[in-house]
Amino acid sequence: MGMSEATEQAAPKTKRPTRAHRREEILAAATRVFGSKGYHQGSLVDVAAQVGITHAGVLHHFGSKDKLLWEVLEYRDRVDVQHLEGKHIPGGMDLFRHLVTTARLNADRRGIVQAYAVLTGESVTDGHPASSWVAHRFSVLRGEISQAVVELATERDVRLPDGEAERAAGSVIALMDGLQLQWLLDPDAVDLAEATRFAIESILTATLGSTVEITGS
Amino acid sequence: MGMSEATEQAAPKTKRPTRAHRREEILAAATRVFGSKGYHQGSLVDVAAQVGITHAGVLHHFGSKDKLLWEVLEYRDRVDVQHLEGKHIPGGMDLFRHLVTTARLNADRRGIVQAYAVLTGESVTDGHPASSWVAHRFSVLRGEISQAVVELATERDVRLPDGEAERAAGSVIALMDGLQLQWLLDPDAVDLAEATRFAIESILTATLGSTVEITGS
DNA sequence: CCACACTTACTTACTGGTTAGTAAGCCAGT
DNA sequence: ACTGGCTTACTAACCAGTAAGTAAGTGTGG
Repeated sequence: MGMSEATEQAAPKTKRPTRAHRREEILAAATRVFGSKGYHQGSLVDVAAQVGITHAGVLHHFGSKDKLLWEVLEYRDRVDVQHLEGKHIPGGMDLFRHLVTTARLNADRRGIVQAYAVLTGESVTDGHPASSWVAHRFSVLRGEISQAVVELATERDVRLPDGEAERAAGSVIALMDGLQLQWLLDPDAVDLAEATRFAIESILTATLGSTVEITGS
Repeated sequence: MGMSEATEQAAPKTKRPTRAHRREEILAAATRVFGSKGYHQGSLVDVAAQVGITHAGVLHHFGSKDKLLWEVLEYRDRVDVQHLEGKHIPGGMDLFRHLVTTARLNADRRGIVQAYAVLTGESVTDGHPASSWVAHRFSVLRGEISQAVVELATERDVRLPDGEAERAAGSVIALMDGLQLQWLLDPDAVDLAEATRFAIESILTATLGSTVEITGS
């Protein structure tokens, strides 16, 4: 086996970072900045300083602050599912296991949770550039989760009242977002993973009419 | 709201609005502005314009933008409980009835819900002036709600596992906050009152081990 | 193997805008 | 006459975005 496992351009000392690499650096920095200061309050100068360039350099790569935000949001999505081997969001009980696992991982990724919470909160302001992204994201998640609920109900021969799966899905999402908020403000008061597991189990148990347990993944 | 220049509380001789009245006007305006634009993005000029004065006039009354925010938060608390005759937060099942009632009322008070959501989200940014207020608020709410859970459990002779009441309380709060967010971004996708009732019932049912129904108030 | 053309990744400098906060003065009402 | 409520005028800071220039690469033809 060779000792060079790097897939990058090999031997020559890269004086200049590649475009792709630099963009990733900036995205990571922007995630930190928007997470810790918010979108409006976090400036391009802040972002640029973190990668050692000027704010005009950031604009060279991303065109505008709005576009940078968009890419940050997509970047978060990529990071969010990168621990899944299958790269595919699972269904049925596996989906809920995945949600709890994500919560457990998130407890060690404060920055990204904070960015998500801040941007989601900010997005309900008038004309915010992230609002449609967040709304769309909620909509997709509600669809996926409610389908998983239907799957579980079918498995257990439970007939759900009309709209019950959607209500449960919305509740699960709300739960996770709300718990993250409380955890961010007081990490000692809330055990993110445990609280998430408890709450999702509660929703599922009440919805399906029989005890549901989410076993460790 | 719209009590205009007819401000005679006892003495009808005042043409100029009283200090207290003017401050209330500004607080209401600030709630709207911070709600629709956020704290950082919402400016004193915006607030001042809504009451027909300049931003320096606002500073005359409140000293600084931070102090204005603090008073806005307290103002919200006052509005929030003003529909309670007893002015006292109830316990046991009445507490949960109150929460659902509040959700139903909130569906017609978008502005105040938005202000709360925006400020709560913003508050997790570093050094935000509202963060301690929000953290304290969460802490108080968790205490009140978990006590109500304990009361219900005692009523029904249910022995709760350690920390279960607190977990349930945190879940209920998370639920309400998260649902508000989804509702703000897409009011048609979520029925705020109905979803809140459903979700709280689910948590209580799962926690107490027997069906819980929250009847109309 | 090198020279020239071109591209990339920035920087510096600036524009036009917005911000919170301050200071001083005007004026109505008591 | 004096106080409280406000305005006008200003400051100093900060912002996103643009323009133009520069240095360091890359590709290509000879």
